[in-house]
Amino acid sequence: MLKESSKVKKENISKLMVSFSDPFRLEIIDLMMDGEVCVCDIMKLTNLSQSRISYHIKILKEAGLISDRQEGRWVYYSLNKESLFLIKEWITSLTDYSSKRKRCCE
Amino acid sequence: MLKESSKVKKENISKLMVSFSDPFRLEIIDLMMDGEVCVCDIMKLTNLSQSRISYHIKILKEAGLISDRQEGRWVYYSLNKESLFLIKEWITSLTDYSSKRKRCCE
DNA sequence: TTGATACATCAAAATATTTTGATGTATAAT
DNA sequence: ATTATACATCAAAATATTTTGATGTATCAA
Repeated sequence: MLKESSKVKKENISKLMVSFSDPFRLEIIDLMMDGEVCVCDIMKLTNLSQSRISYHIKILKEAGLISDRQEGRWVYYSLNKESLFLIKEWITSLTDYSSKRKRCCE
Repeated sequence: MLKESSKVKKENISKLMVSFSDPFRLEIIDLMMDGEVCVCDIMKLTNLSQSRISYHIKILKEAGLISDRQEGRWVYYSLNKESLFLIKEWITSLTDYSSKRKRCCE
């Protein structure tokens, strides 16, 4: 059971990392640093086409990195802090090892 | 000048994030949690082919995520803690915004 | 109810990444 | 000197991701 849940977590991490792996998505993420943005904001600020932005937004959303909130015709997107915290925790776990050298190749 | 250096930093982050974006690279990274490993260790532990591992290792190395140390015929790879710290800092900066709502689309 | 705005979705094309198998290089053991 | 080991590199093939332009849907304003 524990193993199962840690596997799920790993898949989450994997998708989150993929969602970070495109330079335009990083730009979009950066825009969300200051709070909510809608697609038209992103269009004005990045000069990317609308469908192109929608595509990247979808990937960010499916990874769980951003949340959306509709208000009339607009959809506001913002960073999901829990996901960011999850990644930070994972990275922290990577740095916590105790530099023990292992025997190699025998 | 400041702008320039923050641009460089952003490119670093971008490459680091790409290096995290493959599930097999995540596996390799996971193996390095407990310290140094060589390619033959990774081969035994993952059943990936040698050239395939070399390819992924190269990407991790070029992103600055891992360091190598040769000892005879073996090359030991390990996680570069400064890079991990850099990513953590960047993610922290993302979570530090002050939820101010912005006017949209006018 | 018509037209405009904001965004999503789709399929095809363009592009990038990954895998494979072969070959290359350096080190070390016999 | 020859052979084996550990790993890197390469080009071609396989596969995955991204972009584009067109079309679809919901909301709102006139």
